[in-house]
Amino acid sequence: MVTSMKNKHVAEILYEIADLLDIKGDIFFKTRAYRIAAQKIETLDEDIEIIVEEKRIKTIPGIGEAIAKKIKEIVQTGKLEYLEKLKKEIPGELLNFLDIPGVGPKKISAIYKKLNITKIDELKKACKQGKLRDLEGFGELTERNILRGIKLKEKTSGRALLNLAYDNGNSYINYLEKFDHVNRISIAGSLRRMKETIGDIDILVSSDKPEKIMDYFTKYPKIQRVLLKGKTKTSVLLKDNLQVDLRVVKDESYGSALQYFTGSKEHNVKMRSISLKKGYKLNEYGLFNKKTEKYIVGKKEEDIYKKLGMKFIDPELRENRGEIQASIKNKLPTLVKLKDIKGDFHVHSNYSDGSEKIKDLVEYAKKLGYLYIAISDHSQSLKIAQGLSEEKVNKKIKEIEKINKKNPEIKILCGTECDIKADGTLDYPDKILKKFDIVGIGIHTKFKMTQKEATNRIIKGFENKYVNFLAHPTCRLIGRREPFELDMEKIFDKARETNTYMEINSFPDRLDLNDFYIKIAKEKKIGFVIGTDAHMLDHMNFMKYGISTARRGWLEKKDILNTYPYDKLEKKLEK
DNA sequence: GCCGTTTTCGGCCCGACTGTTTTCAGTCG
Repeated sequence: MVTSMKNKHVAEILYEIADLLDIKGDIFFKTRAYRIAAQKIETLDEDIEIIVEEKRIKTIPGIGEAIAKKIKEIVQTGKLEYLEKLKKEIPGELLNFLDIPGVGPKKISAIYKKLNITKIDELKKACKQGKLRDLEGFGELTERNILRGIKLKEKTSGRALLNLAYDNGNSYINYLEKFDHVNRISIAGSLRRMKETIGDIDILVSSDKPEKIMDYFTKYPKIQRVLLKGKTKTSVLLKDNLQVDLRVVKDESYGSALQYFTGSKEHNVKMRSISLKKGYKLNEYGLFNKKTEKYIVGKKEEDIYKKLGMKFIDPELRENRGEIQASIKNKLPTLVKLKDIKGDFHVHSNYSDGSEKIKDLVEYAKKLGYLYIAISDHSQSLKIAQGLSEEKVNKKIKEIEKINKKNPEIKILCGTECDIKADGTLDYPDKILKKFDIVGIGIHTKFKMTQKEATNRIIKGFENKYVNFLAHPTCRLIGRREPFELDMEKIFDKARETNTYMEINSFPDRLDLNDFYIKIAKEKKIGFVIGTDAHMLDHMNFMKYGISTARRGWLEKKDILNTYPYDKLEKKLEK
């Protein structure tokens, strides 16, 4: 049994309670207890409903009498009386204010209790009218900062897609590396962990001249504004509205600082408590003896994990989703790397809505060192993307034959991204499907369906013997379209039964399957393909985001079809 | 609110920066 959507639902309610209690002004440790419990449920390997049924909730560390009772109520009724009551005291709308930078629970509480404001528009108006400055702890600057924060939030909705953050982060690193006083330098934070969206970019530098680094850092030409500047920490806002935080430490602390600032927060909390149990104290400056405060290690990240009796944990795994236990038991996966990839199965040509000729795609694939590439265009009914008629499919196959003859060093496959129609039938009949070397299927129309309908629609596709993989399985577009509500367990079971692979679509606004479901699917022994969904040459470089998503889902080389040499691949595609 | 062969009560991870203060609370990561 794997985690269901129910676990997520329970976790969301517990997080909501924590936020509301924060605003209410309850003690920190109580709200933290709710967050810990929520995180436990969220990352559980087991279905919460089963645990409740078998009366085992309280065996989960961090969940005691009170929270156990609440979880039981949520599982059994889908609701929670306590939450409803809490919301009568503290309006749920106030939670939206937490996203405004510089605004936390205490400020929200004052804004609500003293001014009775619950809506963003009201808050904006009050700032403009200078009504906040009279509250204790508020000033004119606070009003201006809140207004600026709201504006930023409206513009960016908070988080940037991974590729935007990745490109910006790396050009900043290139700029900083040129400076004399930079000793060691790295990306840290969620960007180093390659999360699907990034709140802000963290950069870590070791240097003996922190002030000089900060001056140089704030002279970067792409900066819009300096947000704060200190000796160890400086933050700036880039012209495209991304925030970048720089930390400067001494070289002896570089490893511990990198560990600390890479996070995640949950991973670090666990790491620090393990340190305490072993008689150490861990912070960004190093690992110290708890009693004598003597510095032990901190120069390299690896040394810290080693000293704590752990194997080094790749940044992508540091989410407190079991990696710490696995590390202690020496059971961490050897994560797949970009260089393991031998080809791309999801590339569009100008036969459909791609902008490149097949021969140019092939040249680029050769440059990337690929052994094969599948040109997978849309199918006939997807007129909006110039889906291929049977006639055009035949023409494409002939052209690929020709190009294959000229390029013995790479194998070009004729693929398709065949549409799954609303009733679950495929957009090509078998007599056309069998002509393709590889068949991906995907949904591109009629997104509004019930969970059952959508699940059956996909499962029906798996039963076709020519189908190899499911493209962008949940069809989400990050920040723009919610994922399909699917019974993922059923989908994975059927995929396993029919030897159908799950695609990890590398396009930055898709990253679909996501890391969460990848890990679950892997436990169900599902195979994967990583595709870029490229529509132009440069998109083929999105492979790194597919890889990082796979790594976050604990995948190894052997889990991914397009890491195999061509001869093995051919065999694995047979159903 | 949770937890305990150092405790059933008194702890719970911790440091930097800002803005509002005049010694510190709030926020952030």
